[in-house]
Amino acid sequence: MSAQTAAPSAAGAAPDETPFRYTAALAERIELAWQDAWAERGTFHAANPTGPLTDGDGRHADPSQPSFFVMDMFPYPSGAGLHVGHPLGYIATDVVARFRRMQGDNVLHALGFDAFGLPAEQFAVQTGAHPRGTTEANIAIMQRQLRRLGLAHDPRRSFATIDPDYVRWTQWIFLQVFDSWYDEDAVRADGGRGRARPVHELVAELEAGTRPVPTGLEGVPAGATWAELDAVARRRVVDSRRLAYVSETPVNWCPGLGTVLANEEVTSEGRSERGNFPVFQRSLRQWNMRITAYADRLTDDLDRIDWPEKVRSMQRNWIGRSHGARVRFGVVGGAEVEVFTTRPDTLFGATFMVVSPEHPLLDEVPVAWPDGTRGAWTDGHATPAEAVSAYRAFAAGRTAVERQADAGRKTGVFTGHLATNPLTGAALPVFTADYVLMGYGTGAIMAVPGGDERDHAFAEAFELPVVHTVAGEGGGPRTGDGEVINSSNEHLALDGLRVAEAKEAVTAWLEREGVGERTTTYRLRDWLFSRQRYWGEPFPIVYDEHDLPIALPASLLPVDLPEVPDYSPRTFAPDDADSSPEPPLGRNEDWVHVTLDLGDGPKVYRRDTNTMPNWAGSCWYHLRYLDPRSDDAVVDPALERYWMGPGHGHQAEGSTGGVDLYVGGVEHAVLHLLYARFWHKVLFDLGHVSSSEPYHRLFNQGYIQAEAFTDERDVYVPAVEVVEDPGAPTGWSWKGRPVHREYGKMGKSLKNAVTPDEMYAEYGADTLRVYEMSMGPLDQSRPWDTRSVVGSQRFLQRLWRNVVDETTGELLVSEDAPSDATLRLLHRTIADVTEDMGAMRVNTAIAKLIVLNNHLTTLDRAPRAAVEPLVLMLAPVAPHLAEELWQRLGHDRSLAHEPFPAADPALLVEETVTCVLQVQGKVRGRVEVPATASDEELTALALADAGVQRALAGRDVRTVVVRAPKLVNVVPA
RNA sequence: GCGCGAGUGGCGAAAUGGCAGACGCGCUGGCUUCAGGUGCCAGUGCCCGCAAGGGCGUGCGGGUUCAAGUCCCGCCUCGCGCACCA
Repeated sequence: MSAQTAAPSAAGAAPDETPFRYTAALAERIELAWQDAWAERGTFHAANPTGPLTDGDGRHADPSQPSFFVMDMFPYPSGAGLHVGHPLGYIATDVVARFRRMQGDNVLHALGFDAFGLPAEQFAVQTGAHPRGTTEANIAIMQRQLRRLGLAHDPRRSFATIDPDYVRWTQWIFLQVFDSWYDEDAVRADGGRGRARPVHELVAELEAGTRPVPTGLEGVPAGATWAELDAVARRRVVDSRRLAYVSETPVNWCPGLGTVLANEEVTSEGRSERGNFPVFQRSLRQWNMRITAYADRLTDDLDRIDWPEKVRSMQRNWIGRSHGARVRFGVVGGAEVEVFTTRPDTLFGATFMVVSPEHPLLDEVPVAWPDGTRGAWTDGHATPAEAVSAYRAFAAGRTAVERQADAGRKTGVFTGHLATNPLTGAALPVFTADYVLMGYGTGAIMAVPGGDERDHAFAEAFELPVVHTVAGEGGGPRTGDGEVINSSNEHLALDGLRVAEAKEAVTAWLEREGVGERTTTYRLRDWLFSRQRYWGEPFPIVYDEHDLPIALPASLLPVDLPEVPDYSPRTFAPDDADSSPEPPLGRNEDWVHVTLDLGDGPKVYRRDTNTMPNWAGSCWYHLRYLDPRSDDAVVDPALERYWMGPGHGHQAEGSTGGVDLYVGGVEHAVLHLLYARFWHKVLFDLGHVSSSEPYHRLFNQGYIQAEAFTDERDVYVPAVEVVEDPGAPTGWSWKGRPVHREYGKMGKSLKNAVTPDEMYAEYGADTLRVYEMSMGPLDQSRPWDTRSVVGSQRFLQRLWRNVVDETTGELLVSEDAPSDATLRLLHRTIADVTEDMGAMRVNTAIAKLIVLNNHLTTLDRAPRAAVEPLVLMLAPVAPHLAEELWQRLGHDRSLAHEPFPAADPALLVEETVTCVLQVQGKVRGRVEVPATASDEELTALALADAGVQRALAGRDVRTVVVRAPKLVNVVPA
């Protein structure tokens, strides 16, 4: 390309004896020229099978070519600038994409931007500019920085989640969720049971009377039929079943951020994941998504996708499915307590009960302590009411951190209630204690101190009896397997059964007696979906005079963000628990109140002033890459089937389908990756996509880590200026002062950030790519070491020198046939590199390319027949250099679509091999032998070897193990 | 406490149960050079030895095997995640 003209002339440059030396300056000319060429030619335009998107030559996808969809977790355009750690994953996916393209796949790889959300809003607040302007500027900067890396993306498929065209479909999907309900019994396309169905089908069933009207809803009379309900009551019935619904429920309110948050965004310490502000439980009217309806499928399908076990177990853990039984205990005085237990077999061992401090049973307690109340139970209070209200106040004031720090020491108090064990008739005192959580199960437990560690600790503190029901199970962790004891009476005899059998027997008895039933509970809660922020997608919802939500028709999408005088969130003192959210969108009265004709004439409606959480945009972006300009469907079904459908490309028939490779950090394990799976499954249920999972294979890349240094005041000092100093007490010094070394993230504030720009200036983009890919396995974190980068540059320089004369720019390759040794090494390398690349072991693939190149360096002239395959194999990792060499070798087309070299099996078979001679497993000699040598020949050679004889030292030979032709092991008697 | 992962030269790392340390950095020596933050060549796990050669060596302790970094059992250390979830 232009490098051919640019390099030799070097107009105005100082005379240089080696104008064609592969320096950073030459690398830059080559790289920029090829980046322009790829853009002009549309080299990386991925062809769809139909529609406007074709490849660079204007062709549609060839149906006989496998499709391969590779994706990065898309970046957040923060404006802080990149450091060398950021592009690691993008380089990795680029290498895979380029390799697969050369392997004959139709590859889809593009990069969009996740641009709504808190940082952009905060950055905008700081600079005083509108978030749209600052966000778009940041995107432009980031695109420029990433382009300089030579990533082979299809630029036509890029987008940002803030684009009105994109927001429109995000809102459209929200309405699909809103207009759906979950039918547990419906059969799915993939044969399973339970799926989302359109709300109008629910209405039809209610009208027909094939589905009963649910009871217990506000404004819906008990026992009423559909026909008896008025229009508003009917809407309440339907609204109660929607997958996206407004409800007044306890939510996480974060005054410091001025918004409510999802459970997934709150740390175990009860603080906001972003900003680390305290979070309070408050009952507020908010949007929720019924992700709990998908709890089983989200758990079960983890077994059908190719994800790291770590992420799958994190999701399983988060969903927290456990099987067990509900058991109802009568309470003296007429009330009832229902508990959930995973161990119904231990019912005989229940000696007391515990309800959480928020449990409704505590709203009324007996007026006096019953007979048998022990001193230790009352905490010195004269009445149950006093004791309970004191404990409730104590528990409400305890933070999550305090509770956890205290987990071993149980607090609580007797409530005065006595419950009756339905199986034994025993009277059980009911306690309240904050180790029982209202948010899990029923908020009440039957305590079995003989089998449960926590119950045991409580029983000890409160002098309660302990009964063991499983042989060998004490107060320690329960094994769940053992022989049941102490568990028989006139109703049920469990003694001698295994735990699993006893569980079954008790559950059956409970169901027979009508005092309990088998059930499954989940830790997962519905997804709190509204935020009180400006920079997010507005809800496509208005409210009428009944204050019930109404979906806007698709023709009114997108609902754009209104201009407001101040878009910063209304925040409060972080500990002001009594404050209430104030959505910034409410500041524009003209926007909030809108006159619309939604079919019954023009009326004034009130808009929803919340915005969606920034996870919304990343829940479906994989689909937008397929069909980036689609106006009439979220994605063309034919395109979705082609790129993501079950059995497409290299995926097995009967797979879930989904993106072929999704690369990103592990930090999204239970946020984005769970939400995206949920949305995708809703779209699957409604027939919009054929894949039942969005991401078939997930790969977590490691992080690039770096050393940081602090001085004696714990202030970070510039890491590049720190020197190793044996004289310093810490071994390191900065400007003569000792500094302390720590190891972790790279970042501006740690003064240890190395930027891609610095690497381009010093070495070039290809060198940076090669270095990052050689550092180690992709899924491992590794320390950045600027000093080592030069090794990758030397490799590329040596290759360049093997092809191009540094002084004259002439082509140096020999047209003669390569020697047998060169040919064999070449084909061995092709075979190994192909395998390594296929398994994403780029580091070892590069090592083998270096070996081949080092071999070519030893020859007078490298033969073209070896150089060309080497250049092609290097292309995925160092694409600019490879393109330049490929062109200089006389090719006029880009090598991006050239077939990856194929190894000749005949040349992989060695004629002679080195046979290792061992005595008792220790190497004592080696000998060159024909690859066809027989066991007998090898045995004879081994026994004749001087080293073997010396090691045997006259001992008899017991046996000889031969693994022809590579190894002989002589075993002495 | 539970779950997942990892421990190999001075450093980053390689090794279908079969030559431990490929490749790279760094370091040592030599050649090239007016000069090198250049290039090329050689060496580089530890110990004994002039050498030939030998001994030791993959976190620790056992075991299986002709043969173990790799498989099995029991520990230790570190990282990450979850954590009173009934």
